[in-house]
Amino acid sequence: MGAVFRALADESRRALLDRLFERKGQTLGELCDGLQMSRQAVSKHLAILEAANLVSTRKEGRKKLHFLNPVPIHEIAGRWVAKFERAHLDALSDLKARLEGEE
Amino acid sequence: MGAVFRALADESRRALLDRLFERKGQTLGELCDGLQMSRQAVSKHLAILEAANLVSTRKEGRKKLHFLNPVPIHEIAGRWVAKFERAHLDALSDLKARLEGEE
DNA sequence: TTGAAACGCAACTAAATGGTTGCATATGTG
DNA sequence: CACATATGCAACCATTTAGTTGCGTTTCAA
Repeated sequence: MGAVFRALADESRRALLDRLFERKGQTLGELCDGLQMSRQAVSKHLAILEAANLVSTRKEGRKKLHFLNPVPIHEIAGRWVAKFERAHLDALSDLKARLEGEE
Repeated sequence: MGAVFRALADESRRALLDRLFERKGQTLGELCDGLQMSRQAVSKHLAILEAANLVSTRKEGRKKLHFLNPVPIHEIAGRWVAKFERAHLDALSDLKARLEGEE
């Protein structure tokens, strides 16, 4: 479990998760595009995310496809947000989103 | 937002959140009890949690009371867990908890 | 089979982090 | 007031971490 939090601690890794949330099944090379870091740096970050089970992978030929796994993130909320608070906070988020014209 | 993830990255700080989740309004001294760290170390951790808005405080005389704020934690889930997945994962968590005899 | 594309492994460096010790400040209490 | 209680601030040290560079391996394609 500690690996999950450590993995989420880095901005670059959170950006990678954002990318995978938007489009699943990307390769290392695709995930590098537009980033400042070297390919090796991105590869290390993905390895950390994979070790934390936040990203799962599948090999296809010489390509390695990456997928976001939402389960560990979902479990974080369950740890410190009381069940009765959950619905309340959801309602607040929805209201906020609607006021901001999102969705 | 980065402060929240950085704050959650440390095991000691997560333990402090656990304590505050169990009993709200504890002082620095109370939060130190039973831990190996020095008081100053705990104080630093609480400052980081407070800066991340994960803990809010209130001064009462020479005492400083600490409270867990669930909002930032709740927002994390919203970032990478799609809305339609939410209900599904909640159901899985509930099932798992019931099978383990919790609650 | 030669070369390019996609990725993995290892050593190194600079910066951030967690923890300690020592001292200072404010607030109650006899 | 004198003293203990509760907390804050600052310097310092050991470890971890993010990033780089360099080289090796596997897969595909002409």
